[in-house]
Amino acid sequence: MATGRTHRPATRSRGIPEATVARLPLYLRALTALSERSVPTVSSEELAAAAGVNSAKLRKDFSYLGSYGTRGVGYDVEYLVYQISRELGLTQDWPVVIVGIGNLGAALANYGGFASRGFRVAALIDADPAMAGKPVAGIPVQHTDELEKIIKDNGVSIGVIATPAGAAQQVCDRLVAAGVTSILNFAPTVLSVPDGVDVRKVDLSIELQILAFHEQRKAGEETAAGDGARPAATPREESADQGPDGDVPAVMPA
Amino acid sequence: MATGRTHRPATRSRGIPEATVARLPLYLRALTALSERSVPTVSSEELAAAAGVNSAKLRKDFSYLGSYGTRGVGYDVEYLVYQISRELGLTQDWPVVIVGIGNLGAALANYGGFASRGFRVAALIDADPAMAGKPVAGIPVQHTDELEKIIKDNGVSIGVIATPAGAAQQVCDRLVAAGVTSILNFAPTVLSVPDGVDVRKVDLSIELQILAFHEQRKAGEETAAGDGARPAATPREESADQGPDGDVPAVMPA
DNA sequence: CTCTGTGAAACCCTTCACAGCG
DNA sequence: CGCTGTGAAGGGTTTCACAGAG
Repeated sequence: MATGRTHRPATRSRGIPEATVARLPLYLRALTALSERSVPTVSSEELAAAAGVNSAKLRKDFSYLGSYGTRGVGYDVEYLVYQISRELGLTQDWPVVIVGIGNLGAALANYGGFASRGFRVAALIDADPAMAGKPVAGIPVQHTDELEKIIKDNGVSIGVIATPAGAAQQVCDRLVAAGVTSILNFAPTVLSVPDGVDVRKVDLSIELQILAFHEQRKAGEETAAGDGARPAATPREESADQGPDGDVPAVMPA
Repeated sequence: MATGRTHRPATRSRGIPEATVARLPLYLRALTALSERSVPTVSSEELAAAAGVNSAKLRKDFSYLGSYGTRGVGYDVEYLVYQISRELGLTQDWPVVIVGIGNLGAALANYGGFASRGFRVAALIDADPAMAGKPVAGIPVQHTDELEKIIKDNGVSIGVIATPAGAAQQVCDRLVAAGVTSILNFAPTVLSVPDGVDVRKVDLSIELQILAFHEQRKAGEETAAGDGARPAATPREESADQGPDGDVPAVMPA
């Protein structure tokens, strides 16, 4: 499903749009911050600003989850945190393995936001025998030979690939064969996976290239249009809507 | 879109859709691989498969760039590599600074794909005085105090933020004030920036949460529907199209 | 006859604007 | 009266399907 689609009414009656799913983590983060400051309720306007989207979008998104707000008041922070967590499946624990413990893999292993909120690094795996046994972020690295056993013993369904591009597809195949059905790929390659397996990719150089495209445009415009002072004298910034958000889903049905 | 918008016809007459821009780097990577294997031409079908999209989409994307193919034959690999590079602004060199040299920042500094293809790490910046002078990936780390000077001396317009969440907005403000107009944000926060500044974010925990959402669905469906064989009896799934692609742009105009 | 380039249809997502609950 | 929830309108993106260049 990834895409779900109109096939059968998909799971139950709620077909949450992918674009909405991609924003739920953003709302959750903003709500968690409010929760920590003991703020009891928020309006769609305030929460939207904190999450970097506009309020209409936020209300529409929440409408897919149900009617969790109170008209004239706003949303109960704690209640929403719970509802969104549940919707995202974060009320359960997801064991994750990271394959490829180079610079990036190690950084990921050390990343705090990882462990928090539902995810637990079950194992670190690397092909280099010299790495075996060495602890990274307090977890001993295991050799690739153990991959299948680790996946099965820990019931891992989510794998993170941080290997060089050349090894990614092979690692991916082994992960999938061992039972992993969701993969977060940091290697700069297109992975092919069977139906039913979701892949999301994070690609640094692609992001930079997209920025370069826009940067180039700006440079071109300067010459063409105005100029003079700073291009952007503007700062108005309406604040709100912004954010990098943008990502539309990407999980593909494979 | 993000940028541009209908304001003025935007730059020139070609308004390349954001979704297309986001895929150009993918095509470029696939083409580069073909180029290295000295493949002279490719059909839309082959190239699409290599990039993980479907051929109709690829042809439509290329149609925004112009008519670079030959009917009955396909596309000339070298020529396309050049055209896409130019369109993305990769024929020029983009100096980039990375701020926050922790685990992640160091991993980014060491990332090869970074240096290649148009980007050059002009400086590494960190707030920790103890880091100053220490070389990371062969580049000595400089203290945050130097930030403005570094940006100006090197003509940097693209900045990468890899600091803890708490420091990100402040670093962002300084980068922007110093002249940076494109930011790639790895810190888990929503940044606010003035008009004219593009921000893209890469957020690990968000990606994982999206995967968890789908993972949860799969688990639920198993119980509910069919079972037996493969859960997905469904999908039309035509194979091809795949890939993580998905990303819709995200650069917002601030 | 093959494979590109592209109108047109179909979809999905966002934005608008307001009915109506509290 | 404020703020949510939501039909309806408006864009943008993807897919279809085919005209037509080579």
